[in-house]
Amino acid sequence: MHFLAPPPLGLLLSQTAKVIGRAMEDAMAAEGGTVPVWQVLLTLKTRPVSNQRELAAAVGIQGATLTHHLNAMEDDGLLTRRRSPGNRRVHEVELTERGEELFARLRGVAVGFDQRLRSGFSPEETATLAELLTRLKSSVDDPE
Amino acid sequence: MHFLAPPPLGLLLSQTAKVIGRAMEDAMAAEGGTVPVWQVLLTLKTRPVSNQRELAAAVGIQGATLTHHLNAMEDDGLLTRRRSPGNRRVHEVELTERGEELFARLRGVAVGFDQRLRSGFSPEETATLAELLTRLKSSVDDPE
DNA sequence: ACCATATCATTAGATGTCGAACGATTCGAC
DNA sequence: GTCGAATCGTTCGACATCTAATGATATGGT
Repeated sequence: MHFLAPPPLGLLLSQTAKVIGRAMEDAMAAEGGTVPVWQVLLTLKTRPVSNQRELAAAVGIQGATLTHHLNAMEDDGLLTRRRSPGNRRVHEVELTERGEELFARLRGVAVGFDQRLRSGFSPEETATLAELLTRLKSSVDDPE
Repeated sequence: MHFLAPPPLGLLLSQTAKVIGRAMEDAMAAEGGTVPVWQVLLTLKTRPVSNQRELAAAVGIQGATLTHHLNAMEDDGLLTRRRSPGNRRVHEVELTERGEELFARLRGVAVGFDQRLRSGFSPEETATLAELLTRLKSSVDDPE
């Protein structure tokens, strides 16, 4: 009786992502952050998003999930939301001083973590890995 | 001002895993299953686990999470739990006929999905990807 | 034999995620 | 201009996951 002879690629991928994601969470938590909060902060600082829908898309989560995090971040004093005068449907999101400070700290965490991930590999290997992952994602993501 | 110049490896990994995991969920749902249910079924059929703790470890989830799924699966008539006569702390888990049937169907889904993932790559490429992912996981997972 | 400790599983409460339904506002066709 | 459709964000209910606390049973040291 013959099941799945080779370890399925999807399983290996999800297990690896789980382990790495977990380590990333731990690293972020040590500086008082979380992964989704870091992703929101990074996107706000590095991309011109004009509303929450674009912000959610850039982070890679749904609008409902973003609302959830923005509520918590606003409660924590990391950002403010106010309705745009030009279009009263959209909420303009802006970082507070506290938000800026947390961003700076978490950026250090993210940089260090990325170096840690790359440390066991040659530049060629990381490039190969990035290329294969990108192709894998595209092959499932894009309608082709 | 210089942030994270290259796309961070962890981000690419998590995004790829999210897309592939999502597609896997859709494929499983089309046959009336879910990813965690499939993982539980596969482990029960292919590994000798003598209690739920081992089952959870083999699947890669915590005991509490496993209890959650086993409750649902038992309610759905996919398996039965009964206390071991030898050690009344442990629950012996056994698939029902319905559980066996679902396993057979989901196995087809898993095989097809794995082929789909591999279809855009040469055997050498999939081997390289598997090797790099394994090394990446080990570098973070193992105490070294 | 007894009691402290370890083991196995469940329960309780939290987080992050999603889809669907819902208000509020804007846009566009007529 | 008005009213139906689209857009923006929130709310609601669901699911998978985790940690910590709890209950039930077994083990071991004295």
